[in-house]
Amino acid sequence: MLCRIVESEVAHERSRHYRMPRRRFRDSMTGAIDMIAAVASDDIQIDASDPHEQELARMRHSAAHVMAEAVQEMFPGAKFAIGPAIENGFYYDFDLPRPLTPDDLSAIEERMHEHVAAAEPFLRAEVSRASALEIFADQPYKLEIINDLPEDAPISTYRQGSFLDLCRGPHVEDTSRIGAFKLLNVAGAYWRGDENRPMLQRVYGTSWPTQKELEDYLYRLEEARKRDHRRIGRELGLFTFSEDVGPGIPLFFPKGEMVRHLMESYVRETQTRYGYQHVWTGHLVKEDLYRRSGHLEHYSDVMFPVMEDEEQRFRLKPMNCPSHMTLFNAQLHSYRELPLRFAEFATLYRYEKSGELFGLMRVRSMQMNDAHIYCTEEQFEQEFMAVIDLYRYYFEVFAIDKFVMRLSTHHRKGLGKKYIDNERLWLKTEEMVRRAMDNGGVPYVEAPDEAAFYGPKIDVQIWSAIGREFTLATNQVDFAVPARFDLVYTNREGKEETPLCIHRAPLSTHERMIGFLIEHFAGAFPVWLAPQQVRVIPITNDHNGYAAQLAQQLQAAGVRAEADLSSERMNAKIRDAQLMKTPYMLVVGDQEMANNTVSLRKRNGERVNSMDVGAFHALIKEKIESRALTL
RNA sequence: GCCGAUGUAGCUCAGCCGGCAGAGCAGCUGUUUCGUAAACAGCAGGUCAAGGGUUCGAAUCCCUUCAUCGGCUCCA
Repeated sequence: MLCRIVESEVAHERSRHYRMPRRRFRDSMTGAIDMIAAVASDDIQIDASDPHEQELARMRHSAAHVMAEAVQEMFPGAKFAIGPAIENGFYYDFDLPRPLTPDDLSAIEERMHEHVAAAEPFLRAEVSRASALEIFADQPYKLEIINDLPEDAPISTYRQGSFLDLCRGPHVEDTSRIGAFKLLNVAGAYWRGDENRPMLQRVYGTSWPTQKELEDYLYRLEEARKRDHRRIGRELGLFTFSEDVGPGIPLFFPKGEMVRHLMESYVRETQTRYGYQHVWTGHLVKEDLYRRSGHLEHYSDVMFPVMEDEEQRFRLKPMNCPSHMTLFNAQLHSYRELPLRFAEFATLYRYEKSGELFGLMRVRSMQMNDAHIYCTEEQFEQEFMAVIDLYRYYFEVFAIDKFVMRLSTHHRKGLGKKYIDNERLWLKTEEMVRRAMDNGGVPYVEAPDEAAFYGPKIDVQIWSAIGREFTLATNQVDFAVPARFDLVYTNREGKEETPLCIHRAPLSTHERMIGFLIEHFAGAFPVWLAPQQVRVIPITNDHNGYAAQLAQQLQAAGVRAEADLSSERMNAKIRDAQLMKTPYMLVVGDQEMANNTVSLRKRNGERVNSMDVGAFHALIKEKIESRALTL
């Protein structure tokens, strides 16, 4: 839920949630809007220009009011914050005398149904600022919103039944029009998203025009949960966590490690082709290096605490940049060598807050698909776009089509605090990135005040099965840190110049990438990535020898194959291979043995009977080499 | 980190108004030898997250800690 375009009170508020303002979509980007619409299938954003979406949002926002009405009846002292429509539903934030329980939710829902049955009309009224302040005198959050409104802004209220709310609207005509809804859960949420302000109770609900659509949505939710990488990771024996080892530190079983390894080899091969050189810079770094880079100042809250011996203070490496800068500096460089591209599958450790950990997607020990590109200003655009091209190449291989590219820029107010204090360079670099993206015809949205401390960045945002948003790829321009490290190269005139640095991680961390791929493929990896590619299934014990021989031949050809020689029945073996999402099952019995064939059963249910063994070898070899997405 | 919820066998869960720790699946053993998603039988498996408290007696009630889950905040 990146964006809440349809908001009620919050629309006045310009909250920090408002990250993807539609008006910022680059008009010059033909197709940008279409691209966004195409990816906006679920949990991405509300399209404010779509009348159907607007109608849904109006209904959902009205449902939020009805919920507030019910809550007010049950908790007379309740304080109300905001209650916007969101993707698939709505929420309302309350300040209540006690925490809500699941029982409360059903009670609230019941009352909501009563109000719906009563068909209470939504009545709008415009009020003066003075009377608004009076009406909401005992509602501190509403008062804050009113006080933050621009002087000349019209102030309106909506009333339905006994509930009166500060609200810009619009609403449906009466409460009977809010359709089918269900309250989903209650969660804590900071007032105005600020962790220094009070924590409110947020009740989430979903709402749809018809009961059928509601049920469909709940079904989709349930299906999405089945794709959750934490669940599939356990079911397929890919990875686990242990309280004994520690939170946020995933342990990979052989199968999970196989996927990691395959991905890593593929990436190493690809980026070597793209002109990267691989380096290695270890696990620990003296703290002083991070002081010099500026990371200590901007980043220390995600670093593990200091490790100290008598003389030195060390930190577990949370990022690579300073190490790569040091590596660059250890040799003299000529302009002829640039661009120089240092890549590393870096082992990093970040002390993520406990509540932020999330399966493989957010961990404390990780391996980043990292690289730093040192180049001249003239080379920048081409290098930057080469990175974007690399993203797109990877995304095609993995069939990743649901993502949004986001340009994060600085904000003036953060200069010298959140950001390096040099506005001229900020504006210049941001313009360079915009130009590169525009010239390359790459659609993107802008996110003000989301940049890295050393420069603007392009992030590729993706969504987990349960709808959480994550950054997959990142491509960051750094105009600050090279100078701090006195990085130089000798230019054509024999003078020293500071290179630009592009930080890039097109496939995130191996952990997040694997977590994402598990969900993306629902555990059914393409053949080249599948930890086990073939399961040979003998029909009876008499066929064990033939099955073992087939498996061995495949292994010799570099295929990850295994014969299931257990005493289970054939049907059980098929079921087992099927549940493990093994791409190919080779069922063999008397017929196959006699003719040196196999009966191929694909994971998707397709069957090819009496297939020549050589033909199967050719098939799987082709699928692996082409990294095919089909079976 | 914050708000709320939840921790019982490898997994999914029952038991929880205090009174002998249970089921299904998985595992092991045996029987079965079967043509495309679960053969049958037996056996084994738990300091009920950890620590403290209340009680004659605690998986069950209370407190603390840890972990996980749903959000918020933050992020690759």
